[in-house]
Amino acid sequence: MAEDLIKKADGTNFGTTMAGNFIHDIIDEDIKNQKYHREIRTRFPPEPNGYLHIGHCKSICLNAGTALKYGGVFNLRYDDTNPITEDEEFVGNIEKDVQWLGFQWDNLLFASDYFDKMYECAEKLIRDGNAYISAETADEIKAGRGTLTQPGTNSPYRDRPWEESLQIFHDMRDGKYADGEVCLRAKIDMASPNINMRDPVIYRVLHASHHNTGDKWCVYPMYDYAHPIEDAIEGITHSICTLEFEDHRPLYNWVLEKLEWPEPPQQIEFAKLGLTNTIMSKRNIKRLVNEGIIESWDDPRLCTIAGMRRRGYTPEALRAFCESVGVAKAENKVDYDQLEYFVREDLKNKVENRMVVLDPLKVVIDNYPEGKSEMCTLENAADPEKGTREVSFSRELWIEKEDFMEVPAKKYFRMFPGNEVRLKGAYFVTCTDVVKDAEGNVVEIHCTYDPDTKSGTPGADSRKVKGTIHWVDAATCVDIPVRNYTYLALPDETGYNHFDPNSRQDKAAKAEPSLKDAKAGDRFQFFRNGYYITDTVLSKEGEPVFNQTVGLKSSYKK
RNA sequence: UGGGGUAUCGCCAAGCGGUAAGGCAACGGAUUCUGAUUCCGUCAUGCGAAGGUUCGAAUCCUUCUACCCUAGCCA
Repeated sequence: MAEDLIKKADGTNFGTTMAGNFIHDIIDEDIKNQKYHREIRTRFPPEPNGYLHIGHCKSICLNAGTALKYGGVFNLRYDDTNPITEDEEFVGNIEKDVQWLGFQWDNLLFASDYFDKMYECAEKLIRDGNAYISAETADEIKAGRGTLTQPGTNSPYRDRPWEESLQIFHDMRDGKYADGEVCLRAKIDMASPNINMRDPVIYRVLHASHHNTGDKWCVYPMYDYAHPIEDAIEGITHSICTLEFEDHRPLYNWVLEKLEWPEPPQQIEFAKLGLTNTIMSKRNIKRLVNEGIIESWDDPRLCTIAGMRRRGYTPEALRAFCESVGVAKAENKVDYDQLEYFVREDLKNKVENRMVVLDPLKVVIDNYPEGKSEMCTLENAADPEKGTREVSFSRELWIEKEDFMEVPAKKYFRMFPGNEVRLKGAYFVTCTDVVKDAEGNVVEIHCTYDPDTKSGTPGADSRKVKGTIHWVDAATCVDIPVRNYTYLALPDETGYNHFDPNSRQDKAAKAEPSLKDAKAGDRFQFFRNGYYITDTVLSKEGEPVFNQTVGLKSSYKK
């Protein structure tokens, strides 16, 4: 790995120390036994048929982190053996996401660049009597495969002379057959209890143009056959994949054994990441996009890398999260809270604070002179070293609706009639009166302030007050558009997950003037009761829209 | 139903025959110009179940049970 990345790895998370990494135990053992006469090599092999998500992030951390830990090599390889599902659009975005996450590959590769080699290997298999051309239909192959409990039956083409198979294989490549007319099958064992070993199809005829090889090929290798060869060509030592490929491992090994590949790579499986309250599978994300439920793959509610980037999550936070969840073989569903914790943890001292009133309620300070205005000093972040800023204060303000209760609940210590509270960075203020509309809703609050209690002045703390609330000066504040997303995703009647249609609400919030100049990608923490992750300025059309954090909870308990 | 996996606190997850790490969540308490942050503290006589071996078992043996994957010319 690159020198600078190793330096960066010092002190930050790059997947080198994932909890309970049993894979590293295997590698340690292999190194001890000198199993490989080359350095440790891993790869991340996405199929370019969608965007990367947090689950891929775990895999990248694992693979890249492993290479980093052992001073080995990490390849980014597109597993592009199926031209009909893949698209150029995804290729560039995958690279962008991997880099954004902070990883650098040693080699950027395409499985499709190995098509010639794969074809030659198939010829060898045929010549050695380990593969044959079948002219069965897909249905016939399916029928002959047997079931979970019943063995399959041999294909009528199983014992055809290898010369004949080879000739047809060449004719396949030369376009003399239509899709599905013939295929190449590995000759293994139709009675194997492992269905993957019942003469799997390893090459198919497919007249489709490929994003990389164009129209050069009309035969394409199947995953089970192609993948071990891809790994072997690159000298991968440890081919790390997810649990559902466990049953394919015997086939993976069979291919390399029949090809007589020296020091073949080994496949190791781990459990993919499960996360609560979100849609993770490509299939379902695709469905959300196709059905117009969300606008695109970078929708901030999604756990795609692009979506989370837009949401304001940082690479550091995502890496730290992935390290924290560990690597194991048990099915898992990690609490979304755990992800948010690492985001908060990373962001809390990185971003500046701003006062924003999301749900405004007017406050008039009756004993504050009309027309007067003064400046108050506030810190920019939890860390005072980050500097201060000035905000204006005057007779009329906005506060958060939930920071006032006409009839206070037990243990409520924000504003209510007769109660004195601190306005963050400004004065002590006491509610004296409430104005209601015809329906009895509180629409305005009247207060008096104590001129001797201004923050930062002597005596400002002469008496204690239990509540401090945020506010914004009505005279100078700006309206900002806020989009409130929640990550709520519940199973619907059909068994799919979907986003709650009510989960997105736009509102005009009142903010400090400084937020008027916010740009897309800027991150802030909004002063607020309860706790928060952070709030990001989203933008697609150049017009800033503030993202109200999901998972926002009020710590106030009744 | 065959084969392959997995079962340790609400959620992740260490542990690999010597008497249950850690993180998230939760709950106490201290500090606090936001009920956040920070800081202290609590949180499995128990490791899917039942037997057995052993001075000693989450770890070894036996038998169960539950869940996941698997019958694409997808990856």
